[in-house]
Amino acid sequence: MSKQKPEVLGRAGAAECCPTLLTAPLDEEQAAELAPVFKALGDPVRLRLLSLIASRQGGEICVCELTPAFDLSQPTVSHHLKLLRQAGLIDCERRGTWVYYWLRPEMTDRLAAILTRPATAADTAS
Amino acid sequence: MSKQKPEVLGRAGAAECCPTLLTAPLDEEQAAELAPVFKALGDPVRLRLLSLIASRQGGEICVCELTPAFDLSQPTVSHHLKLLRQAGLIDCERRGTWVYYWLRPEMTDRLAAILTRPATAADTAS
DNA sequence: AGCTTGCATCGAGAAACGTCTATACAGTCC
DNA sequence: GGACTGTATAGACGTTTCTCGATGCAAGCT
Repeated sequence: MSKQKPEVLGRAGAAECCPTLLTAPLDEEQAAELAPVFKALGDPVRLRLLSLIASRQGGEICVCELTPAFDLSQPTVSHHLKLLRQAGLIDCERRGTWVYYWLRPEMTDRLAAILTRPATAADTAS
Repeated sequence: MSKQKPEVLGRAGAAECCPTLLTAPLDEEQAAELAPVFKALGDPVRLRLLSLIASRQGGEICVCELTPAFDLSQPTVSHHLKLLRQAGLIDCERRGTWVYYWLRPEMTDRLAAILTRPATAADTAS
């Protein structure tokens, strides 16, 4: 008799499908899907890029603002942006001469949910 | 009594000290410190390992249970465990013949906090 | 002591990654 | 149209990563 919980996916709404890394073993498929996203975050340059993009809560930031923020060549920054985009963490749009990037919060929300464990396990119990 | 105490530094509290990737630009030092942790998560094998370890809420799991769960050689699994440990995500202890690993929730909590944004951005705005 | 088992470390080879320069493409302005 | 600016792609090269087999070390057993 397993204690069924009605709808414990409280704040972890995004996690409905993927009960969090921390509570149940991840199957191979989920791991294969998730790993590239974490890998995209596994580089200091990309972390800073994402951070620069995301903290623009207004929404978007122009590449022309991002590139000079790093001691790297323009193609290198462009490459990192591409990886972040392929990971589903950001998206972009060309608008005239410039290209603007913005965060895709669905993905960061999902990661956060996956890394969040039922805070107080005692809370859901009883 | 389902009401939480105010000092629930579960996910919100932790986010206060480390302003989260998503609200303020990360400086180089923070990025350099954080990236290796995400990098450690950026591999499907390590994600599954961490998941296997973490879902043992009781606490620990023996390496002898982890190794056969993968289609990999024993040294390879050992290598991945080492990386997870170096990232601060898990810790281990030898007990007689066997070695046991367990999760370090401080680290996953920290990552979750960093990826969690102030839910309602309008809320923090005055 | 010597054997056996569980796990870590070593060294090597193939693949992936981060960075660069050179170049191509998309728009704008004259 | 032609020149110029902003961004992406291509190709190259050194470094890191993932995996393996071989080996080493620690602990228990006979």
